[in-house]
Amino acid sequence: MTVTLADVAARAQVSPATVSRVLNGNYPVAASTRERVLRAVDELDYVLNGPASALAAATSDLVGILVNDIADPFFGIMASAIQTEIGGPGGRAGGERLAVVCNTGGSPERELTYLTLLQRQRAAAVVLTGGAVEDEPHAAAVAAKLRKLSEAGTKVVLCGRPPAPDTGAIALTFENRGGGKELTEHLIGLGHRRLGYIAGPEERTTTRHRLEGHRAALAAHGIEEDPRWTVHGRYDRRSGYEATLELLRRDPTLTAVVAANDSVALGACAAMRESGLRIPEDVSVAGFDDLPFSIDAVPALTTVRLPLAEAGARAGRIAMGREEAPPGGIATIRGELMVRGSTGAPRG
Amino acid sequence: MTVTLADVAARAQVSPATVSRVLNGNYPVAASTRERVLRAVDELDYVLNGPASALAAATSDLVGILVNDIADPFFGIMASAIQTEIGGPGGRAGGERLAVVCNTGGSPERELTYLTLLQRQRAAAVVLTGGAVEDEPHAAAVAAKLRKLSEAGTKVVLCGRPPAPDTGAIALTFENRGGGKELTEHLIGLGHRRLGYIAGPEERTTTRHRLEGHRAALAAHGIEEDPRWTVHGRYDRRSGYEATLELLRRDPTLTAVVAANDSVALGACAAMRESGLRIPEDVSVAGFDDLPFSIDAVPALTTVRLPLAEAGARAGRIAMGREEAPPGGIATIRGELMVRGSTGAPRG
DNA sequence: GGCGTGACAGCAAGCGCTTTCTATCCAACA
DNA sequence: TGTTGGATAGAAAGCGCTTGCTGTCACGCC
Repeated sequence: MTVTLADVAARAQVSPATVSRVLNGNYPVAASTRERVLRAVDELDYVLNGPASALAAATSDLVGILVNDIADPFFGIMASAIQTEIGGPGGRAGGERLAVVCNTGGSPERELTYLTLLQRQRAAAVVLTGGAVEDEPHAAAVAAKLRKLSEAGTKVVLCGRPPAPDTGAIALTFENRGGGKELTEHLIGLGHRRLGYIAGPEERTTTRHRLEGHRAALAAHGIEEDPRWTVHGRYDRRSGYEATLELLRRDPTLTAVVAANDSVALGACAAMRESGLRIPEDVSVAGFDDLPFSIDAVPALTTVRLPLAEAGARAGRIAMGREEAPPGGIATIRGELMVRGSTGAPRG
Repeated sequence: MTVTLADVAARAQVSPATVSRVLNGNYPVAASTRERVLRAVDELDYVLNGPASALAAATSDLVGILVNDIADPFFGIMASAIQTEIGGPGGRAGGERLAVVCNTGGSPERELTYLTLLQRQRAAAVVLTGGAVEDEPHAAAVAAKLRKLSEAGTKVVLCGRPPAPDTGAIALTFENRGGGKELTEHLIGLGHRRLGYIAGPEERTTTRHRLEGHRAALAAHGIEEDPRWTVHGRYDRRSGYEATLELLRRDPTLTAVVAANDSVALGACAAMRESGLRIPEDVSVAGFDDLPFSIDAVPALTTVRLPLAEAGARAGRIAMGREEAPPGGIATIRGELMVRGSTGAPRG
């Protein structure tokens, strides 16, 4: 029914071994033989059996990319860049690899299960993007899994995620703390003293680091923070909208709001507008990430640009062994403050 | 080095066959035995070898999802919904499947290569999302590939893509033509007679269908279209921005612009604003898809809502055989006109 | 003329799992 | 007590490929 290597071999009048070697091309095969084999492959419309070949060779060409939310361009941009470098079809790289992205939905259980599934498939490499969950048992479980993967020969790269010590994983980490600090300092520099902060989900590293940066800036300028000025939510627009209304309820005198990311900031802008506040005249709003739509907002969003595509590309190259890992297996990637129309000096 | 089924069997004092049966759970195994095996699995930290099991069982738990652009929420939303239903980890479904999304970047070659890769892996199912390319040789090649996949037992589902006759593929198609017509009729109803159209890439089915709907509406109302009123571009914001400037240059008297999708519409809005035109007072702008950000635009975008998540979920269920295929293997999914602030009556 | 040598090609042993068929055991039944 | 059959467990034959090792052959050199 299905065509196998043996069928091709028979047709080309060679042994299966020869066909395999032609297909893998790492063994001398006479040109005439090769051609005969290739013709047979073509005529029979032969397709290699992946599992069988993975089993025999004890390696596979599968590369996994884990993302928290596939519908969020933050991850989409990274995934796309990684995939290009991995050399999925048409990618820059040579061999054809099946670069697949797995959507964890931010759930640690799913993340773990996907890692197991990839381990099961003997994936050639795994790239984990985005912040990690800080819940101890899970963090430990993930670390253990990563170590196992590394030991089994799977290259593990973290992209935009804090290092995982002793796991053999290479980490490209975003400088969220520094970026957050710089952003808030910009606002302070404009004269703001009453700043709200819409944070992401509590237990995520990204959330914590950005918030820490914000607080560091406040502290550095002797601004005492009112606990009411921080609200936690999800990394989406809806959450930003609701959190802003809450913030406004708690303290209507805020002159600026810093959001956990651009989507949240957009939601914040919407809430402000509906509350009759002009941006930036009445209140300033700032985001984080600088996703493509941020420049389109009205007014355009002040934010911290993260080089997502570059980071992803680098992660992909490292995963493929086409670029050396950074010294110590850790690289820190800085963001860049983009000052635009959504922030200005406070009233008065 | 790596733990195999045999190791587990030895430890549990049973035969490999029994371990396999415990793990697959489709054969009677005494409770006590099962428990012993499970304990051994746990103690040895055993992970099934995917390729080996796929080879022996001649099936795999891999499911492929092809998208044109992973960084575009249009695809992200569908992919996410599909993946949930496929029952990737944590999904609604039972067995653990590796639902993977493959980014074709809109390139037909890549699409083909990914299909081959998936075929090679003996994927359990494949879902193709988004419009197809109309280039004849490629369309034929893709159709042939889909037929092969179907024949090999891979379930093929098209989500938001026109039917592929005689390939065995189930199609859930968006009613792009009807949606486009309705949208333009809304504009005509408001009094517009001079409408620009920013279309997507020439060779895509989605592009053609939406444009046809637009033209059908014009024709139905006796409006003769000026060829200068249509510009082709990509499905992104940048393209919308540039196309709008071009449109304005060609005919500054346009009172409305219909965009191929929401991203394009956003770019159009930006271009309008920079050209000193108010929306909708001076010019109306409409999009398509109703992505989450569309409601956030200022003014909010009039657009056609496509039930992306629902369609994706349904495609996923059909791919898993958990929902019956529509009669004839084809279902048409209608969009819903969402009238919002970006469209209004023309001046005067 | 014998033989080392290079260049290919083939043999055959797995890779780790699934599954059919067979063996075993014990309870129940006649 | 002999027999039948249900419930489990095991033996073993692959699944389709890769690859180390073993030929085989033609050349050219001493």
